[in-house]
Amino acid sequence: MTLKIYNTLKDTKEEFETLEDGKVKMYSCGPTVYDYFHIGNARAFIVPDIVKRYLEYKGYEVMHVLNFTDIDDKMIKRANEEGITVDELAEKFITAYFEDTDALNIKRADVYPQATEHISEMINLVKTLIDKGYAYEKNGDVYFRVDKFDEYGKLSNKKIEDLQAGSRVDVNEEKEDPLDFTLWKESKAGEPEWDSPWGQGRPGWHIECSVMSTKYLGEEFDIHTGGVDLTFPHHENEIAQSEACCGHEVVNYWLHNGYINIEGEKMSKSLGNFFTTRDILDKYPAEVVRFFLISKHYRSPINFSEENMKDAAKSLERLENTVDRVKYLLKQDVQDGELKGAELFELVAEKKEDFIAAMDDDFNTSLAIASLHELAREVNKFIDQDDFVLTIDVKKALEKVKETFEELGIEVLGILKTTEETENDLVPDLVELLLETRSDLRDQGNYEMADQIRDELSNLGVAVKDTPQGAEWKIKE
RNA sequence: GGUGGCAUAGCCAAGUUGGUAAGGCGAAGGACUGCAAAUCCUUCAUGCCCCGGUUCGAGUCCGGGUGCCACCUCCA
Repeated sequence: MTLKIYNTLKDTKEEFETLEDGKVKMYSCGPTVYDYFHIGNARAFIVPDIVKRYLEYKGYEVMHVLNFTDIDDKMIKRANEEGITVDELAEKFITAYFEDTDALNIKRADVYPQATEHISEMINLVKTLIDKGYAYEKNGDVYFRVDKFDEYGKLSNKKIEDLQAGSRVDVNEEKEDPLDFTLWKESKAGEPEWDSPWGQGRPGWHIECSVMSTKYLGEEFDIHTGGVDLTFPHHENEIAQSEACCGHEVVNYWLHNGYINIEGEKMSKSLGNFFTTRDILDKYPAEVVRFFLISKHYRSPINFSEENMKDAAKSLERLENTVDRVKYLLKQDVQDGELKGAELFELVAEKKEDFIAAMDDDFNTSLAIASLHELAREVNKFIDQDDFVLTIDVKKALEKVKETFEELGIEVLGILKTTEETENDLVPDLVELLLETRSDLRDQGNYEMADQIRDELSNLGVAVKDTPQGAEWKIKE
């Protein structure tokens, strides 16, 4: 089984090969920490999370770097509005970033570099670019000479002539060419600023990623992720800077995730359909949000809507119900009988293979989830068969089912809840006691009382359902 | 104008090197149940935007249309 990844640079799916055996180096464009991140950002953070989890599942050791942009126009503007420093603003929203990504069960990266901590390296890179003739200084600003970099446009398939023809780029008298982009920007009064050979100023946006990616991952690394909209100009410029400096390609695989629309429309503040991830987590359980975000292939646009969230919740619930049934059975005593679990073992192996094949095909989470649904249905069917008996052999097979759901659903996709075994046995014991009483009441035909117990338990957060083997219960969300 | 992408059942959505349409939601009927919940069974695309072409065979390739979206400007 080989993993294939769609590489924006080549516009095709390629077999994934790492630079170093068994190790993957990955860089993700992180947030500008001037506000709570929005639901679209959430996808850009979940996509690399899925990539990382799956690579780790396949046995790779993954080194993941995700940056925080903590200095730019938006940062300065917002800090001024709130009457705090840019540093304070950054700190506040970095904390918020971790709260929200933790809620979404996104694994932490290995390094979270911040732009302002790498100013001297950025200055050095700019100097090198000037020395090599790829950049020039003009009145305290430094620009990248796009024309000088022959391969400019190779990531986004743009031709320099086309860009110039349809140019909507700001006219800037200082630039030799309107396409040239800023590497270093002279500061205005009151703005955060750093010393540089070109006077007081601050870095341009693109330069930080060139510096921080190569600093932590080396001059060549495996994967770079980001949203589609970053393809141009951000990543195109990053390539120009890094390659002009190094003289060779830096990134092997460029991954770009698709956009999120809201009720079919582009999310924007002017349309009033702008949602932070925080807003959404207030409204929906985090697992559902995560499930929704990975229920469609990462490169396709995805539409956020009430109805789609409702569907996602139901779809996820179906998987969880099955896992709960299995867990419940695993707690029961084995019974004598002839029923074998071979069929289940076979089933698990088959669906797991499907799952892996799906993920190997450019992280097709949509298909992968479908294989879990198929597994769930077949397992339910097995449990529901007329002559079902929980023999020791069946129990072993169910144990395997549970392990597989945990391996694929929790470890790889991060959508199912982990089994937090109740440390204290008192609650289960009390519930069992009540259910025994209720069972007696039912035998006596006293359904009124029996239903009352069920209702009261439901109010307390305990869902009860009756099965031929007796009443089952679980703690509700 | 340039570049890239998308168009599959009521809705969401997958479709590997072309081989005879996954999965989810929803709906209907049935089974089970005192009721409920969950679950199981059956049904819901002779067809994948339209028109041509290649092929024994195309959702899948080629050509031409139509519609939608994104990017080209800060943006995940």
